[in-house]
Amino acid sequence: MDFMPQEISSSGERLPTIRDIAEIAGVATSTVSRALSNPQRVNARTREKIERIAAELHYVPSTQARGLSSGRTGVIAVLVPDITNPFYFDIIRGTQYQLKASGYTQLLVDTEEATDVELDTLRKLRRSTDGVILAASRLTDQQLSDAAARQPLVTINRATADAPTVLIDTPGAVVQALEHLWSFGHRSVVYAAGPTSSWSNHRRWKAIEEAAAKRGMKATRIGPYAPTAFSGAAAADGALSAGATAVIAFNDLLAIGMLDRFRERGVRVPEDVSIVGCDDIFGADFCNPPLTTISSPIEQAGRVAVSMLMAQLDPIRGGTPRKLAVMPTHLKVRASTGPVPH
Amino acid sequence: MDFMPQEISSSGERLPTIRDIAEIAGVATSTVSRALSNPQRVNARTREKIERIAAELHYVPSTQARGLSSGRTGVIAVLVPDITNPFYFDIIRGTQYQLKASGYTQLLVDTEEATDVELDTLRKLRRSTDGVILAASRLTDQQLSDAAARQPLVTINRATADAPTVLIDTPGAVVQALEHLWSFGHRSVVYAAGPTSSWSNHRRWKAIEEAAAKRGMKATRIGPYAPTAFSGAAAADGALSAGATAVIAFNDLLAIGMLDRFRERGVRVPEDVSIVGCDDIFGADFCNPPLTTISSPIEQAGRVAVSMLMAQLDPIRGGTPRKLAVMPTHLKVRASTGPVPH
DNA sequence: AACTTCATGGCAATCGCTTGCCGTGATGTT
DNA sequence: AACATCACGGCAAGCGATTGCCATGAAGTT
Repeated sequence: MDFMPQEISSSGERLPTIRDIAEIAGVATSTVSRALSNPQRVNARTREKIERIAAELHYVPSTQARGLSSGRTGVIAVLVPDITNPFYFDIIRGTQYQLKASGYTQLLVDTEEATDVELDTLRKLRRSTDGVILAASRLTDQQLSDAAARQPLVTINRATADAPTVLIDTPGAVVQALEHLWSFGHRSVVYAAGPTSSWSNHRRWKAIEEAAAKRGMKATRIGPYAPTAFSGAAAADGALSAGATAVIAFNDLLAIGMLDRFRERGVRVPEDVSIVGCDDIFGADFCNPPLTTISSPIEQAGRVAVSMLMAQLDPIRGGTPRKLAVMPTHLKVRASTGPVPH
Repeated sequence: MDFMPQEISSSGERLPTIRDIAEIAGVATSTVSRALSNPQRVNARTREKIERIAAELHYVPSTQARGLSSGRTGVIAVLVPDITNPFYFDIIRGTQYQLKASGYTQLLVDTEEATDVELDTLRKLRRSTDGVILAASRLTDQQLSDAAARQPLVTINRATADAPTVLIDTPGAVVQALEHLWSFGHRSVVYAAGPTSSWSNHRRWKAIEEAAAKRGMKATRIGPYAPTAFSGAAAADGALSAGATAVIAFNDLLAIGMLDRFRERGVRVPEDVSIVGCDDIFGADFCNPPLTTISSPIEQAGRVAVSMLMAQLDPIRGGTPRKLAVMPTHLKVRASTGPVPH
């Protein structure tokens, strides 16, 4: 950033500091500091006096100065691959909520689905944040464990040995999805895959493959597709040319895009083809037809991630930090799945 | 926040400072500081040397220290009434994008549709941010102008004399919406109102009232309703008991909720009743039926707000700050509107 | 040749707060 | 009555940068 004049436009008079308070109260700044951030350390009468003066002056501590001297910043960064994706909105909502409750501030960063942006961001944030929540990280195991060694970290949907993780057990509900499809007479299923670098994508496919094998169903994979509604068109066409009767999509966004494309091509859902999504994002309930999907407590995952991070930051109050939290999922049956054709 | 040990869990060795760089380079810290943040101020050779060392050390400047001494923080706060609402997601996306491009960091805050939270946040952020973007503020004119006097501020969808504003011209497209309905034979329209404290809500209703009067249509208002899909049920029932043939909803969220309720009650859209939404949020295109709505360049509004704030922060580079930007809107006709019944 | 100008880099104060260390007087213990 | 303990506050040294001011020597001017 370039040079800017010190006094920027509108700022009025100088903001009060602990020094102003100290002067008025006739005490040292250290006493003010303690009264405000370590109350039991000073006499009740003194403290009350200081608090009163602080309130009168509308004193607000400088997070910068506080951070500089204490080493803590009160800021937690939340890194998501794509702020555009409603799935992450729910994560963000959860973290925002819980961070606020814990007295922290949320710094939101979009890593653009790019490993290097993620790495770079992580490095830059080392100084200015107390910890990081990494949703659907695209890092390798090695990069991830390096990062975890350097700063308090919690991952979401990306297991690793070196950092606490919140996992949304979408694979766990895959069995339900296959049973659901089986009961409708489907004997084969096509998986419309997400990004190759996505850990969740691999997990979901493996779960489908495995569960299908057990059930004696045939599982095919098509893709990869970008996890966007826009890519749904390609996925729908791919499913069609694969002769699919039932499709499980990497996520709801993709599934919703497929719905659109199928309608465009005159393919009826669920009469001609059944679709199952993943995540149960905003919109999955009111699209047309409403999407059968693997419902995840996304927002809760965000909240849990924060509490795990808090435990890591303050082991005394937080208790023994958990290394892993698994969020249960279940199949939410709506109208995009039905009997196999014929 | 309570006491925490200085060395928090994982942090490894001490991070390098300009002092480390200065020592290695054999120069004063001031030179390092200049080389890094005011390059033309030092000799090219010295600068290159310093830059090389900084890179080798993986030096990252402390935003805290920088902020403390320079008065700038590099942080812009974005305040939205409800992080849950997809409308604001688009705003956030726009600001995030543009802030990143300008080298700023975005601090996201949910003010919970509450005036006092908004005021309080504004006060607390005065020190720790360089400026604020206030989306759909619930403040009074007086409060707003006070705030604008104390810190650089840009509002979105909330005009005021004292701060630059980005307006989404939804009222401007109301005429189009009414003409559209008129052409379908509708002679009266019901407005399902949003929160009373919302400035946009008033604007939209006034625009409808006025345009309807000009057209010779009857306009009725019902509500207020919370701007959520959940409230759509109440709004739908309200519209029904008002005998509406055409409804304009305060926003798409409400409209989508209404769609749901109408289906539940066996009321067909658009055969029995037509619905027009506002904002064209994520989901408006794929709900059932797809929603006719007043389409707004929401994300762009976020971006423009940022650039107006940048101009305010740095009048030299930014040129004369604009006081007002109006984003054009238009009616997007989809399937939720049709001919009047009978 | 004398003088001005300018590019360059160092010195040191400062931003606002935290915290280790110490002094003082009050309270408790035996 | 002598001594250990403790609550409370002050002192002052940082935290890591930025920046006004000054010194120096080289280049340019007349």
